[in-house]
Amino acid sequence: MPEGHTVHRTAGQFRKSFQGELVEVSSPQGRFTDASLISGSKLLRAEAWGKQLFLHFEPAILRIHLGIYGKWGWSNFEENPKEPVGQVRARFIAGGQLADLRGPTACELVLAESLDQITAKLGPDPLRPDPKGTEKRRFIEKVSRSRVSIGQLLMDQRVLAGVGNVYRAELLFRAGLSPFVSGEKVPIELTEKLWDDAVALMQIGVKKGIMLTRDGFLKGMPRKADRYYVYKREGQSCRECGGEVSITLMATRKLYWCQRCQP
DNA sequence: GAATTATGCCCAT
DNA sequence: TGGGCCTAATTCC
Repeated sequence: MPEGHTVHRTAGQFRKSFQGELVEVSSPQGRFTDASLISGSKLLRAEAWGKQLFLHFEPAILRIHLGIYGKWGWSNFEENPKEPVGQVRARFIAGGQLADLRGPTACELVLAESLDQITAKLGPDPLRPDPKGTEKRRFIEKVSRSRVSIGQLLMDQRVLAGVGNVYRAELLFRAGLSPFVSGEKVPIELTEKLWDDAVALMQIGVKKGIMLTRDGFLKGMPRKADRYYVYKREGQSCRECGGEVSITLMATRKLYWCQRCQP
């Protein structure tokens, strides 16, 4: 299951393989009943916003959210596409390129006017182009006006779109910030640092296709066990101070942090 | 091979 | 707060 960087990569894949093409859209599983409304139409553009993917077909926009189970499968074919394996919600085909979508939380058509309503509810996305340079400010304002803990705010898609449980834990560790500080009490320089670091880390994620948050591991493809400072490392020793990495539940999600490095 | 777990989010209560 | 979604990788035995 992806955080925002994966969705941006998928948008890029769609642009590369399908943009400007007439795309055949079907639902082998049958649950995406509106497939016929866009099948054979042109893909005008593909964009990601946080964890959502928007595929702009001529008749309507397809909104896709993978949720926790959703997966993409990509392949090429010469003559005939392979038979769908398992439950394929939606299948996209053009020019010998095939994309299968399985298990998404959302795969539905929306009209252009309702797209605005959807994106208006989303916070700034560190991976989206920001021509006016307003997005960092938007993030800082949302954080500084909230009494909710920064650990929860970083997971709130209305505050910051695209960050999930892994980047949340790693961003807080890298900022040396306790997850339990309320938004309004986080020093502004630290909030600014959180945003800048999210931009940097998620861009690495898009480039490499993995989440990698440790400095000094940018070359090659580090093993999973080496990629994070605290995520999924509860009980192990902190890479910086040697103390024990802690785990707790915060709003139903597992939160990992180092009590000594993030006082 | 079986059981557990997950990078998310919605809804009913 | 708890259940549900519905897939696949990882971990346990």
